[in-house]
This record gives sequence, structure tokens and C-alpha cells, in this order.
Amino acid sequence: MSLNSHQDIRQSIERRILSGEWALGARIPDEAKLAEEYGCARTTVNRALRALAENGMVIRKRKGGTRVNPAPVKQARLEIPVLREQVEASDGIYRHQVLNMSVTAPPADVRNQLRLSPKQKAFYIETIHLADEKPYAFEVRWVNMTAVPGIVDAPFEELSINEWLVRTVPFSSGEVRFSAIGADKAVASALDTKVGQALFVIDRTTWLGDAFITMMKLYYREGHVLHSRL
Amino acid sequence: MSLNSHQDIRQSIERRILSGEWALGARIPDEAKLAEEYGCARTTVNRALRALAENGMVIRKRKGGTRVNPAPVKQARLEIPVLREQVEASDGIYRHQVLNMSVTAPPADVRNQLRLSPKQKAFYIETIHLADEKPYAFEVRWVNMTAVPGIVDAPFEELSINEWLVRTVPFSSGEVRFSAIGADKAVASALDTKVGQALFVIDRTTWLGDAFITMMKLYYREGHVLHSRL
DNA sequence: TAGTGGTCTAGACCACTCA
DNA sequence: GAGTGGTCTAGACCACTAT
Repeated sequence: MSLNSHQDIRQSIERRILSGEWALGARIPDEAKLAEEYGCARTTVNRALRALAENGMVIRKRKGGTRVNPAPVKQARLEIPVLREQVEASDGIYRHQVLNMSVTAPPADVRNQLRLSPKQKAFYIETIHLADEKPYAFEVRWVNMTAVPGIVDAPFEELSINEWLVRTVPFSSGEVRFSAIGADKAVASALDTKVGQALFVIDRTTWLGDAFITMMKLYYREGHVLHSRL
Repeated sequence: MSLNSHQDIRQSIERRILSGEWALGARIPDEAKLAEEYGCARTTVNRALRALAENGMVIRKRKGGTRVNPAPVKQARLEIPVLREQVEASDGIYRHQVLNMSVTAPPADVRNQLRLSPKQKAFYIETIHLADEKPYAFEVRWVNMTAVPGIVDAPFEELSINEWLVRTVPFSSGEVRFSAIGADKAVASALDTKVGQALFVIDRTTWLGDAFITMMKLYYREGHVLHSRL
């Protein structure tokens, strides 16, 4: 057989695994042999196998060879878009409104996450995001003013803090948490739903290098679904 | 400067973007120039930039060059482990129990997803997963018996259907959905909680090639959090 | 210690797409 | 049409690790 594109080779190997030619945990031929079999350079086989390894389908070890992953980990890649885009993607008209905004000392749990000293203040803001004038998501956020000084003068009438931060501090790292929560009084009122209503929540903490940037809780309206391919 | 590992180069470019040397949307030097600057082969720069592109940090176009992504997409990579591993990872003792099991014609919505004819039957199973003898998650599942004939004889006393399927049909593709739902009577009873309790739900449909394999709803107990790094 | 993957190089040709 | 990324090759050396 003569396949010489890394994509073709990847597909072929994938099929051979799926077909059972190489069982779970089994060792597959080494790069040199596959290169010979496919009639291509070892580099090309390497690239195909590297992709399969990133994907979790095989496990590679020097000297140990390449094996079909016996405990395949299902990975979902979630893209977390800016809210406005999320709304507009489903043909809704997006609008946001700031409900509350202040500069105050945060509660202890937030303060610890932000690594602030006891009396240091932080920027607090509550935003409601609307789709076609109906509540879409309620956002509660703390921002480290030291790390993001421009925050106090930002034009939150035009740009949601969500978007403003993405443009200002674009490539931060962080942690996300997904959970379900029953709406308390404040959230229920903001989203125009009843207390206790089950809501989907995204919790996000963001860093830029060592500097804490922001901590956000996003309560989606009832029925919101986040989906992804495996 | 002389950097010749793709990882070093990637890091360097990352830093130059973060530092603002190349602004959002700005074009960065082409591969040949960077290769010269770093004192390495173009292939090496290519690999570094390809990684950054997969990551969403830059956008690459032939002739258009490489640009810093002006609308960085936050990607979260979620690993969805088998339940037993999830429980054991937090030092819990895992056990599962089958609550209901039958072979019947599924309701219309499930039937459509499974592409079954009106009177065709499917395998239905309800499982409760326990951590330290307390309800951890409640699983409701339909399985296509045509695609997975072995299912009727599988040893669900030892292995949860969850794990059995992973071992039997390891590399399937599919769709996942995350949402929040208020517990109905059946779910509340299985998870030993109250009706209306907000629960985190994972919905999963799985295919192998063109063949539908299974459709699952997993209700996690109150307070469950799924987390991931950005 | 020997086998296997990890990576770099220099050069080449191709495919897209912008101007 | 020309510039830029996409990819392949053949060869080389290195780094890990199973045996």
C-alpha cells in the first residue's frame, strides 16, 4: 500500500484499531515498519501517531513502542465563547445591562482566591445578559484592580465586562467549573425565574501568569445546554 | 538568539504575544524569518506555530500569514472518566447496582435518535452508582442491540454497563451535553434526594461509524462539580 | 544495552489565497 | 502572479526505558 499523507495514514491506523486488527492494549508495529508498509518517510508516520496519541487513542513510550490505549479517555473539547456570540449564534439579539457595580473588600473566600490582603478592595460587578430582551445569563464577577487598573474607567455601557476583559487580557489561563445549582432569591429575580429553579452554572477563575485577574460566576437561564462532540 | 527546540520557540512566541510585542490581530513574521531569527529550521518554527494555532492563540492562512487571534476562543478540555475511576480518584469505595433492566420498544424520541423502526426493541437499563455506599450518580441508558449483540449476556453484576461498553466498544464518537435539571420523582428517589433538587446532568449519545450504539443520561448527586483547566 | 520514539535539519514541491 | 503556510523526504542524533 502506498499512502503518503499523514492524514491518510492516521485514518488507516484508526480503522485498523477500530476493526480489531490491533486489540486494546496491543502493541502496534513501530514507526519504521509502518513507514515501510505505507511506503512513506518515518516522519510522516510519526506525525500520524503523534496525533493519535494526543487524541488518546494510543499510548507511546520510547523503547516500549506504541500501544492501543486500553483505557480510552473520552475527551470533550469545549469552546467557551463570549456571551454575545453565543446569543447571536442562535439568531438572538444580544443586550446586556449592569445591575450593580462597586469597589469593596471582598468576602474571605474570594479574597483568598485573589490573594488580596484583608482590607484591600476589589472591583465587583453584576451583569444581566439578555437575548431578545429575555434574561439569558446572570453574571457575578470580582476583578483584581491591581492587575487590571483600567477596569474602573471601562465603558461597560457599550461592551460587557466579559468582552472588555477578553480584549484587554486576552490570553489568560485559568480554571472552569461546571455545576448545577438551585436559584437563590437574587439569582431568581435577575433571571426572572422562581427560587429553587435548577440552573446551569459556570464558575471561572482566571490568571495571567502569576497575577490573579478575575473570578466569575455565570448563571444560565433555565434549560441551558452546553454541548460538545467527543 | 538561538533556540532550536520547538517547545522553546513556542514558549518564546507565546511570551512575545503576551508581552504585547505582537498585538491582537497583528501579523507576526513568517516562518522563514522566524527560523532565521531563532537560528533553526523552518520545520521547527512550523511545528511551534502549528501548536499555537491548535491552541487557538494564532490564526494561520496561506499567503495571509500568521496573526494573533483577535477573538481568542477559550477551550476547555474535559476528560470524562469512567465513573468508577472518578469515585476512586477521590478515595471513595465504588459500587454499582442495577435497578431496572428490560428489552422493550423505546419511546419515539429515543427511537428516532437510534434510527430504529417503530416496533424494534432496544436494551434499557437503570443503574445507580455508589460512592462509600451513598448515591453518586444515577444512570439511565438505551443500547442498540443490533450494534452490540453481546449486551444481553453481559455480566452487569461485576462490571457496570458503563465500563462494559467502554471495553467492548472503546473508540466511539459522539455528542455530550451538559445541563442542569430539577430532579423528578424517579431520579430523586434513586439519588435519595428531594424532588426539584438541582442536579448536574450529562447526556451522551454514542456512535461507532454510522451505527448508533447507546444513549445515556447521567444524573449526578447534588453538589457535583465538573472542572477543567483553560 | 539495545530498541523505540522524539526531534532537528535542509531541501523540495505543492496549495491556497491575497492583491 | 506571487507570497505564505502545508507537507513530505531522507538522514541523523538523542533520550528514554524495557529487558
